[in-house]
Amino acid sequence: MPPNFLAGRTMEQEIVYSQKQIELMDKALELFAGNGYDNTSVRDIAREADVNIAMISYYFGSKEKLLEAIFARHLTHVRNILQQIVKARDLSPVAKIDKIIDTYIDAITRNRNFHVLMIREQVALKNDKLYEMIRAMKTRNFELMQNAVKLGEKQGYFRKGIDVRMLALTLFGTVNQAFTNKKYLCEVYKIEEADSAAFDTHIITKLRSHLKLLFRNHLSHEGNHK
Amino acid sequence: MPPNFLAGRTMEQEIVYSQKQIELMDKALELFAGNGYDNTSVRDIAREADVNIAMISYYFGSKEKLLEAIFARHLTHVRNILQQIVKARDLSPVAKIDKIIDTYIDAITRNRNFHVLMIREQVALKNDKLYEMIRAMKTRNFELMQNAVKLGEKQGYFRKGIDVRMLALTLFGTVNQAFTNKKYLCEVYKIEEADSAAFDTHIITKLRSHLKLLFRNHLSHEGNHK
DNA sequence: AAGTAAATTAAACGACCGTTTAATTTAAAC
DNA sequence: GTTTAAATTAAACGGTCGTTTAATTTACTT
Repeated sequence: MPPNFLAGRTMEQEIVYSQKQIELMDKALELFAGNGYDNTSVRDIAREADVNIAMISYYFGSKEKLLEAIFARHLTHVRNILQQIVKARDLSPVAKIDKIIDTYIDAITRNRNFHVLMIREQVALKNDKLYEMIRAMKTRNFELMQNAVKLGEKQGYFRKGIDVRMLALTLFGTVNQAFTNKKYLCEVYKIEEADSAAFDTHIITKLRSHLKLLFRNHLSHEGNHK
Repeated sequence: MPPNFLAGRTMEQEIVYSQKQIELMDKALELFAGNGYDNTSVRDIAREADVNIAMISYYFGSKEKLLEAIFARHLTHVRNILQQIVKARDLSPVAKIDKIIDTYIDAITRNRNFHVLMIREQVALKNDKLYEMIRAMKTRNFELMQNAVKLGEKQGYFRKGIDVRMLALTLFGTVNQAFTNKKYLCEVYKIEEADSAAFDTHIITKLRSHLKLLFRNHLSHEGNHK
């Protein structure tokens, strides 16, 4: 008989997982991110996490619900990280934009596997529950950026008429592109692909300053010619 | 016995496909783009293209080689489209950047399915042949942009010290993000997702002008403060 | 019209998939 | 120490996968 907490639960409830379950989720995430959800079998996961195949259904109900559990778990983390930005009320608009850029990159860097999985699976998404989770996160991300830009406009730091929606597309698109093209970028910059620390210090550092300068130029008055 | 042209061939040779084969590739591409490569079975393809399952192996050797054939076919198209940029020698650096942006967006718009497939599968890529094809394309794309930027720098239109590698990441990342988030964007802009024409006129038009302004601000002298 | 190679078919192949079963072991409560 | 529920297991389930076979039809050459 399965453990009781899997029976019926609402969205809001935080689920407490056992050590074994967390280990299972972590191994599964690693495999999902590396090989894709479809290309990872429950047998792969079970082998890697050193549990019986049946435990996946026993713990999570199904392979798909395991994926949902992983998403719910990590999106909670992401939400917590984003709170940093909301708290930073006393920053100037320019500094706030910088912080948004840094925070987003930090969130991915800290949890690379999950973000790679999310970027990869969001294209293929048939699962309504996952789509809803990602949609909520995108909306929150956009609103954070919009608040910062609108404030900057009102206070006269930024020019008027900025298309925040498109600007958000640029931020998330550029960062995602960097992480999904890791292999290619490592080749170009002559970095060992497995060396994530080198990737972060050499390439992601470039990415940070590029985005900050790009946004500053675009948002500032001087940048607004024509 | 299979048709002779599948026996042994070099990279360079252009392959001539029969009408039936092209139809098969087109239907397969449609399904791959819609549901992902792994989620599309050869039975799905055969049913949609109205051929026997065995014809896929008979024509292309395997499902994977069918994917390779689709990539080779469409990447040839992309290469031809990019030639437009090389030919446009008499344009000013600013106009040339605009043309690169437009051409890249045109290439995707004209062949949406293939690009969605490519963006989706490049994350998961195990296949060396496909990776090589995509790598070559990325390098060509980068070089086009680098040539335009370097010329603009030399002629004094652009500021010095522009990180072209990161700028390319921004262009391709932003555009890819727009196309992979079509569903979400259509919700936000209240457009029917199936209405691709509306997506192009309302959202992609915004994307074009956003990117052009963004790049202009970033590349120009005035934009270079700090 | 006969001969021949290409095209097409239905059926079967073995492999792997996610899930479930039923039996057994483990652990905690009394 | 017995009872009881949770945890774990090996095995089997039905289904789908990509590919191959062997037989048949089609189309073209002589």
